[in-house]
Amino acid sequence: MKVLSKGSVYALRALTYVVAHKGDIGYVSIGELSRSLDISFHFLTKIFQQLTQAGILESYRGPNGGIKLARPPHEIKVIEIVDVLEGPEFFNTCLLGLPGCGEFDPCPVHDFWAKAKEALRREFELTTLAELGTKVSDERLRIKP
Amino acid sequence: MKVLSKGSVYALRALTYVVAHKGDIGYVSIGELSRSLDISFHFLTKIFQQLTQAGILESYRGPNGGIKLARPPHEIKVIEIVDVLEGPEFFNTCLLGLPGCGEFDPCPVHDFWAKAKEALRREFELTTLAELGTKVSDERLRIKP
DNA sequence: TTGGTTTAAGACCTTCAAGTCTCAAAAAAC
DNA sequence: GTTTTTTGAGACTTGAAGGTCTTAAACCAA
Ligand code: FES
Ligand code: FES
Repeated sequence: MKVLSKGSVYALRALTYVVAHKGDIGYVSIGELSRSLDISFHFLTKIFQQLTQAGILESYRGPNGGIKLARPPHEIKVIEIVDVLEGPEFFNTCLLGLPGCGEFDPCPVHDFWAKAKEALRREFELTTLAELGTKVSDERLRIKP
Repeated sequence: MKVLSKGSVYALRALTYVVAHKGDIGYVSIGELSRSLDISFHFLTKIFQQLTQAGILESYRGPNGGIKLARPPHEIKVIEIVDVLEGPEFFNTCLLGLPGCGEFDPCPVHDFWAKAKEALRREFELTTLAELGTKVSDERLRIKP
């Protein structure tokens, strides 16, 4: 059951790590995140490039450079990250793989699946990076393998 | 968002078609199902082989052969098909891709995801092929692209 | 100015689900 | 028997996601 792509997963884990362990000050280098979370450096770089271009992150090159959140963590919703990395069709998938997913021409499992997707969308809409960070730093929930 | 593999999806669509359009009598050839639902014949054959070996289907070779349900449609739950085709780890995935998913060492989104997965499992547990078939034959819900 | 450190960009490789193809085996019709 | 129709089994190919590598560009410091 692969709901999120590796890109979204790595982005969420890495940014949660930043919020939990680095606070909101200065740039964090991708190399450190890669090492700390055991994620491929180059792959993480590509993911962050997308988020930077989307205005969610800011980057800075050179010594002591890296990435940082463009806005405070409590203003950045999980769904923003997912939207960028999964694309606009993410919440428009039919559970039976049929093209489109809507009321107009539903499949036999649409009633259930529409509600399940809406619950997921709502969760992503309501959860911010600040909350994820707090859970990791306060409750010590895990974020790495 | 790919929740079910193509294998599960094709199996559910094909067996729902059988229940809705063929009733519970005799064998239905894979060739007809492949043509009617626009699914690769050879791929569908491989999927049905797994379900036959698992005892969910029965097959018969030669003219007028094909596959049929091993039990009446109202006794075959969706989860049985998913279990065979997705394997035992299907409901044990962490939303953040961490190994295992359990209360003992949860990630920051575990609380939500555990409930969401349980809702999906429950739906698959409660839904039978008979119900899917009825929805397609009575309410004319779609089952092909 | 030179060299080290870092992200940016894109080419390239790998892996695995998905899909295709080929031949064998079973059954019926002739 | 022989041929036709069907599933069984497995090798092979494809495509896309995931991952690696290389070079460029920005930035700092000695
Ligand atoms: S149409 Fe299939 S889930 Fe909505
Ligand atoms: S541990 Fe991550 S969802 Fe359960």
